[in-house]
Amino acid sequence: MVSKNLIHEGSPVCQTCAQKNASVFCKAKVEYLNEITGQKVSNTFKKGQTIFNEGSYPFGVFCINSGKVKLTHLGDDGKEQIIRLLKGGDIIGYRALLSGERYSATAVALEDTHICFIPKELFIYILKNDAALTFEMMKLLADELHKTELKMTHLAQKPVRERLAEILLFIEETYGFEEDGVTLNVRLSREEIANLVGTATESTIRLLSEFKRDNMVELDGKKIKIINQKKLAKTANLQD
Amino acid sequence: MVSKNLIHEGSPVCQTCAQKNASVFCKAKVEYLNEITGQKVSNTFKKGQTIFNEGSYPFGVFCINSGKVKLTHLGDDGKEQIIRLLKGGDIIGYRALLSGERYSATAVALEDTHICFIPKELFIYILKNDAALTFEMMKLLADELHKTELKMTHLAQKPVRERLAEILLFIEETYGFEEDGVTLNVRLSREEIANLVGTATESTIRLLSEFKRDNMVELDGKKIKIINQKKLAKTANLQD
DNA sequence: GTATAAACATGACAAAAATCATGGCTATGT
DNA sequence: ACATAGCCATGATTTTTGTCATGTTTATAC
Repeated sequence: MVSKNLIHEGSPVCQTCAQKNASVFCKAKVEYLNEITGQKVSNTFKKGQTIFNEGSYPFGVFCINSGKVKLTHLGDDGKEQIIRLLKGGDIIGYRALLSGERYSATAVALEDTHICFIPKELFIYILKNDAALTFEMMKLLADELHKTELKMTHLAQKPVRERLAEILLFIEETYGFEEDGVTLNVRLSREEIANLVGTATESTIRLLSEFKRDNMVELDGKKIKIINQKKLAKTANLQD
Repeated sequence: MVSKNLIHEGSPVCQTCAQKNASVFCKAKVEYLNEITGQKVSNTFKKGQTIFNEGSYPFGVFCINSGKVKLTHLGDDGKEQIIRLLKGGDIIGYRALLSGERYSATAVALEDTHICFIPKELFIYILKNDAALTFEMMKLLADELHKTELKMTHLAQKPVRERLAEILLFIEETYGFEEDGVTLNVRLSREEIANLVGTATESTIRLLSEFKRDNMVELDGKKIKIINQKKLAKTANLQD
């Protein structure tokens, strides 16, 4: 017997999707949700697998059902810059689709991830007919733009130490903690953290050690525990 | 006798606006254009005047008729970061309006600038009724997001020298040249250039002197001439 | 025109961060 | 269990960049 609650068996149904309330996408009218359920393709990506590649053409939009994804740019000298971290309920690949360009970023699964693919034609069709959803998409883009502008300013003005502290808090905000309430609920390599912060891997390692020495974090391999969030926030020197 | 071609006398008419083809805004349906023409308020901002301030509430959207505007963030330590440069045909203030937040940036006129103000209610009303315009807005946001993500990556990965060269080319792309075909068509202080590049003013001054020594630019007060664009592009080390 | 402030320029120095080098640790596959 | 590669860690060093100080030039206001 196949339970419809086991979302990983077969293709999830949008109307009963666990992410329904988290996703812009699933604020579409019921009729369109049905259409999406019918046409979408569900897929599993193993940790490390690429969902789409910078430079290739978008054929649709991806809606993350469960799992974690990083969106990265390849810098001119080949260094990776992580521009977004995503989770269940988030959609990816819409930016390029809307601009009518090739992907400007690469999406890679940070852990085993279930993703639904909605074909371009359907996506555009729904947008053209569902004003409320289009409005939500616009808001999403506006929010994303705002966040990116803030990151830009911080990259330009804040020292690496502050940026690292900020990124740790950002990871917490995005993925939260494990059951223990202190361990960040994601495994990132030091290099990946560096690529979020925009610095050299060694600098990240060194600063993490300092943060540990100053009792702000605890380190256990890729596990990072936030044990003094207040101090970390102060280190980040955030005003907003 | 008042000529309707003298756009600075009274309020310009959208349908005959010189920027009609440059602006997303003016791709709206004719009926809405008429509505905008009726309800908008036209204004002149002198060089240095603030159009709106970070932290205050948006009551509408601004459409630049002529002139130049900088959009800036105030960093946590009070340093200004220029996040966008705008010109005739561009609209500003839409980001906060769509997100339903206060302005996250300050807009200041870089020279005498004519701007039309479209009230929030009208703007939203039109968006809700003109799917094509909403789609254009979405595209605009998507493009802006892309540009900002690129800037972010470059800030994170490129040395100041490359970023300055890139910014000079960006200014050229945005505002073009004067009649002589080499002088950048905008007057920016060294500090403003530094705030675009994301570096200290002194570094900008020093590097500009180097660029001059290396025959890439000529400097005459705030006038900057690009005399070797190719070399400048090479210095910028651009791949995209 | 002259005073005054602002912007520009440059040198000296300090701080921050990247790079290079080396060694140990830890996963992964056989 | 063991080899191997990749990741983590740390020290030494260099490079880059920012800061401070000081003088000059250029606008701006009276």
